[in-house]
Amino acid sequence: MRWSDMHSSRVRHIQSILSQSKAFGRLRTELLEEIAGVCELVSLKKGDTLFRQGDESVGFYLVHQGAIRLYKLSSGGTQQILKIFGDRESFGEATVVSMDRYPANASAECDSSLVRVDKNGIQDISRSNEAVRDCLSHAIAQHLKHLVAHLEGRAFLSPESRVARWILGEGGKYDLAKAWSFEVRTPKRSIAEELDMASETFSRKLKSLREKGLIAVFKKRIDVLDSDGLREVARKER
Amino acid sequence: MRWSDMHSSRVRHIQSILSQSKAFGRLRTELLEEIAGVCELVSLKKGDTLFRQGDESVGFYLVHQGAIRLYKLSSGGTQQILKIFGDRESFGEATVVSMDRYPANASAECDSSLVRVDKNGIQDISRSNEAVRDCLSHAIAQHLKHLVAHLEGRAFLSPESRVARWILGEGGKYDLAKAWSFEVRTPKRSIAEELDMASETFSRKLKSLREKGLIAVFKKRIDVLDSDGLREVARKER
DNA sequence: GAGCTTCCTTGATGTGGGTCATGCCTTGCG
DNA sequence: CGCAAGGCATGACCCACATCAAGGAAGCTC
Repeated sequence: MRWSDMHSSRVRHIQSILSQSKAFGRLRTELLEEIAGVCELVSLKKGDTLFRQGDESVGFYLVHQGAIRLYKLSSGGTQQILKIFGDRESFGEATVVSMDRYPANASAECDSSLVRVDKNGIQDISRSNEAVRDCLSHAIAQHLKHLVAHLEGRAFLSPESRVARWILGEGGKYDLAKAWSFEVRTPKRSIAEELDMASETFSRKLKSLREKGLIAVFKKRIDVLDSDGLREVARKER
Repeated sequence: MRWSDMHSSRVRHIQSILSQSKAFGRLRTELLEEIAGVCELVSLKKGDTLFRQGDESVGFYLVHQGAIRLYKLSSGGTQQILKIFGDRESFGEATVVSMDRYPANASAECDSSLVRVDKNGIQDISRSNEAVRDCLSHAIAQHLKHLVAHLEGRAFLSPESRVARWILGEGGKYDLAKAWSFEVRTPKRSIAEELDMASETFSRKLKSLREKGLIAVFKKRIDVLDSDGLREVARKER
């Protein structure tokens, strides 16, 4: 296989990933191809660090498959999760548009494959192309909105509501049904972390939901018995 | 006085306000004049609402004099302050660049005068001018950073550290000196809210800093006596 | 200047959830 | 099979902060 073939197949592959992206999927094919030209594929093993807060930006990232945890670390070592990005989501756009350093840490929750969009490359493209700029701006605005919502959740909702919300979100796909069940794949302690409470508290809140007859828990399986009641709890403020 | 005179004096006035802005002050004079052409002056009495979450965006705002509270309201009525913007700061840029609705409420902490930069007007200007776009992007990125820092502060720092940080930030301009003083213009209760604690707690933390000899408080004036000691406290985690 | 209102401070009290400690159950390994 | 290690649940405790309540200082109006 000649180099140009390899090259073009690589570009085509990246282009197809880009085309599925939530933020950039709607761009014209030629544009996607142009962007694909300034991209690289990145593979991470579970636990690998993609970048650290303070690192100089080399571009932004698009999750192809996997999950990336974006989080801040205090000097004492405690971490605060900003968001876990899943398939087709992108992050770090703000660093190509105005910051020069990543403001948080990013690491892989599980084996993941990403596309890195080169900072200088995308800057050049966006300079001359309004549609690309709009996509970047829109993505950044989404991140702003998410952060506000995150803050809101912490401020307004009790731990129990947050747990209820998490359960509802976890089965969002089946939300037609009044009852369903699912299994958690990660250690419960990391779910607790994500919900910003001690793992003991998470345990106790599950218990209290159990005692209210809203859910049943058996090991890693959670059965939702009364999704309406759960929604009720999820609404409750602090 | 002819209309054109009035007009040009108004534009000159707005232009001079723009030129003092943190985000846009560095733009070339001709650009500022062009932007001033799509601006309006807005005066608010203390407590007046500028916009509500969900309102359609008519542009972004620059604080000339005063203070504007940006906050979310829960269905139960409790509010979560995102930030209080003071002189020379601007907010709402994201709504001209990508959102169409304001994501939060804004109201005046005290009598305030603002400049409204018209949404369509600035969009037209920014489309053809990269420097303006850069300013907008930079401003939005600043807001992102602020939100992350806000979240971080809540997660990592004790109330006392947050107060110490606030004091240090409030006098950031004089940070060469070991000691300085400043006056708070807004009610202390709203500062407490911004720092995400009850106003009583804010009082008590000021007291404890006073008792440590780090600051002195007289009415609305706060004297910083030992900025290094204050920095020490600001570092302390939960 | 009397009488409001608003803001701040300080004290008293209560409680949610963090922390520590224990023990069970599972899993893995020799 | 037995032992060690880790994840999870539950109990006991405690403390920082919110909440409630009261008083004082300053500013406003009439």
